[in-house]
Amino acid sequence: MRKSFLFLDTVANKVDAKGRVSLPADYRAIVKELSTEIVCYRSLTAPCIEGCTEDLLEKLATDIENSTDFFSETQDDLTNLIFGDAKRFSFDSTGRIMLTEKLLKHAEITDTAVFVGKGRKFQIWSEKNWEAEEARLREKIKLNRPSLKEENK
Amino acid sequence: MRKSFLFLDTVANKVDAKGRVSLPADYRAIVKELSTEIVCYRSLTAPCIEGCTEDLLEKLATDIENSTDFFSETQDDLTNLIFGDAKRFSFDSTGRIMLTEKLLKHAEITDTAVFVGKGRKFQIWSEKNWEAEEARLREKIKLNRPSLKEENK
DNA sequence: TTGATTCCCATAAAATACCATGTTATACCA
DNA sequence: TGGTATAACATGGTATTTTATGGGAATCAA
Repeated sequence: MRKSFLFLDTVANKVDAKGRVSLPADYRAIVKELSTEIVCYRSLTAPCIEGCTEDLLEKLATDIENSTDFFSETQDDLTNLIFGDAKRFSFDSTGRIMLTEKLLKHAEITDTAVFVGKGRKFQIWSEKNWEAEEARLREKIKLNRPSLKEENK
Repeated sequence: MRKSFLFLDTVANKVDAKGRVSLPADYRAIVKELSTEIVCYRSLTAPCIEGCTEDLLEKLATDIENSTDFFSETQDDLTNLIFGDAKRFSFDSTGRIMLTEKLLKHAEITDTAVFVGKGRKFQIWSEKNWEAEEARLREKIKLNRPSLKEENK
């Protein structure tokens, strides 16, 4: 019986005054299986937080090490942006993590965090921004796949 | 379950009157795991200090030894510069190191040291210089997004 | 001595672990 | 199938630990 390690589904949880949020139970199960912590960083392309398990970053570090030489300028710039921004988060016995001001601000999250599964990674959005993003994505699909048009209003 | 040894996140700590700085707790945990000391040297390309564990320099030395690369002579020179400049730093029971005048001056650090994770290495910047560097990097990414696609998968 | 470096202690603030409760979802049984 | 008991979960509050950082005493070198 093979277990799956994909982050799925969309879940909205409350952020309390201290910045604590419950990681969805499904996500916790995956993280516990692969590691003990998650890593979060500001998305480079959208107003949201991205999260993954640490071994994904490990892999990235190894790839970068092997693909360019020690003195490469590109390697330097990339590693600064990615590893400089990423931070480990461990969850307590009730499954909560404490997001930082920097991350919350980038995602414009105040009182509710929306977790969106993306397979190996997941994203955390504000309710408002996720609503807009989902609409945008569905609109984009409609344009690319005319055959679906009739089904959607 | 294997622990990860990546330097992550960006942390600003104070440099006190005696020149002491706390190494971020996360970094300390990694260093303790791999060794007891860190190694610091002046960056060859930026006004900042670079730091890593000694085994990374070991790896660098080995890579140069085995290199048949056309540019290995240049790399050899660069390596000499690093090894000539590098110095070991151990931290006290409260986790502080004492950086040298030479390093602080090169990085233009006076009262605050900003630690920036780079995966296997980390950097130490002045607040002012890091602010400018981060802005430069994010601007560069905006203009040159394609090269990031692989990292973002 | 003086000046600098290391070690140790003190403290405030921040991060983390733990406990309690209401609610929702799940399992179980008639 | 419907209803109830049970377990899992999100969430609020509190206690404990960790961490950064300041200051002082001890050690050492010039």
